[in-house]
Amino acid sequence: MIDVTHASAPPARATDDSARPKARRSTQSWRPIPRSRTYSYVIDQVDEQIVSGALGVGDRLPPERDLASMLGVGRGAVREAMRVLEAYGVVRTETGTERGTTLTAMPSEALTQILRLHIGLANFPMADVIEARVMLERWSARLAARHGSPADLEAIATELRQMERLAGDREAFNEHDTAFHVAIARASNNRLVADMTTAIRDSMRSLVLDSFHSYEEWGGLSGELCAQHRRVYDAIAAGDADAAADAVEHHIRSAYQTLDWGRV
Amino acid sequence: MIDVTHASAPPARATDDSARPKARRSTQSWRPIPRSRTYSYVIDQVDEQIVSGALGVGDRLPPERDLASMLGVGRGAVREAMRVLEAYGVVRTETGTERGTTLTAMPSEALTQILRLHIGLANFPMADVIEARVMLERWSARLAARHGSPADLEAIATELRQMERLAGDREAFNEHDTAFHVAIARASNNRLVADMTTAIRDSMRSLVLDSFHSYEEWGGLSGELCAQHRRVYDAIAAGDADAAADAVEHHIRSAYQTLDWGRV
DNA sequence: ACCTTGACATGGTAGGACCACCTTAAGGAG
DNA sequence: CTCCTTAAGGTGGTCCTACCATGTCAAGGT
Repeated sequence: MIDVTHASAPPARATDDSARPKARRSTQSWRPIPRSRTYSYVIDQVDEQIVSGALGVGDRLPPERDLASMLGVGRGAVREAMRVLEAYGVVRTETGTERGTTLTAMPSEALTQILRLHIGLANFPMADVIEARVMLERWSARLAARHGSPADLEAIATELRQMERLAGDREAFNEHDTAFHVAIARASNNRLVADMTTAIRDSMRSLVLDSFHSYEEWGGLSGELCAQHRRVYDAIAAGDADAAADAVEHHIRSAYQTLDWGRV
Repeated sequence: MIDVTHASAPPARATDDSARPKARRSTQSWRPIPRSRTYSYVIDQVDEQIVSGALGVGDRLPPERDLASMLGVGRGAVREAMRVLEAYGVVRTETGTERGTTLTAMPSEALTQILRLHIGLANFPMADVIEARVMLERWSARLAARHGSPADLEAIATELRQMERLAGDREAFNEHDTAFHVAIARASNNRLVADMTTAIRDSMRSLVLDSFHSYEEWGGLSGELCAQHRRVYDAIAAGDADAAADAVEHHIRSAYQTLDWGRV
């Protein structure tokens, strides 16, 4: 009765023990059923290899077929695991040159995707997103003003200059606008905050661009935005954390009102 | 030469146009290869159905086989898309009762998973995580003090009482500790901030529990933690936003130092 | 009216068979 | 000997078929 068809002994699923990392069977209400599926078993194995140090960023995972036979699972399970790990920004799988699945560490891409999806699906009210952005960028600007290295400042300044130079091209402007905020986030010297900041700004990229395109008086808007950005940069360069935080908050809220995102 | 074997006209991949939502071929460095894979085509289709309003939270997607034949792709592609959407917290697929894949909106679960994975993989320095937590929870506490409804306050108070009552059980204590912070986040009335707060606190759950277990003088620690939590609650209940923010920051930093997470 | 039971639906999994693309090495042309 | 051409192999991408496990639901008997 117990799976006689397979002589090759499938993973056996560890008898439901240690299968799921989060047991949590305490006072909380019952978890539905954490029935491990095979692909999560594969994920756990890969995870273990990484945590144990056997695999590091940049290393290549074994080919899907090998991994499947090594773990005693089907290739489909391995592929599903790869898709999930890819969605989480843990691996990147490429075909063609440098083919194979390589370990990466790109949490910001994954965060961006999640936020973009859920914002698009209207699972987050836009007002909440704006508020979160204010929080994150205030913090980023504050840290950047305090800990930003000269190289960080230069990166921010470069984006600012590009923005001013390409003010005519809405799309290019938007790119450098995004890059400007991302540069500030990077200057904060806190990768998690930077990644979250990047994710939120990045997930609104297309929304911002749409607003840019549907805005009549582009010349005035872009000039005003440049001025606001410059005020932010000046405060950061001067090391004035409070002024930087206030300037960036004013910039975000002002843009929010001007572009009329209440309806989105 | 062009896929003669399939008379049934595979998705045709939209000639690489509009396949990927993020074109971004401006001044940024070249994207490696945005080669759409079939599963992302499936994701786009589902996404479109949701955005257009044809599908809403709680609805069931067609069975995998039907979806595959409707889209003219293989079942494997559909399954990979489902795994990714599941990883993003957009759908949940269950076997057994109420079987099928249903639309959900659980961004916080997805965020938690991502953060947990990348923290476990040491892609984020613990100091950065702590700093981000301080930022988020200061904000949450501030908003909770200002906008928290009586029901929100009661939820926070309940967790506080449970924590004090079950102080002997490290695991139960940790559960209610987590729930306490989550309740504050929910009281902030900002879903995105709440979800990020929840994700970070939740992703550290097992780390916190380990620290609890390896800490010798549990009695003193739990008492101190309860006192700190109570100060946070009192400030929120009193509507004193600044005091609440300071209290929660002091609590987090103090716990961080006491449990010696510098090494993690 | 109440079980029993079997058909059906649906996700989970394995395995096989291709394809497209790239790398590599073998082998012939100069 | 060098260089180009070409064949073989590796690897992910995709589809298909078959089967299993588990649940629903209706037909039928008790």
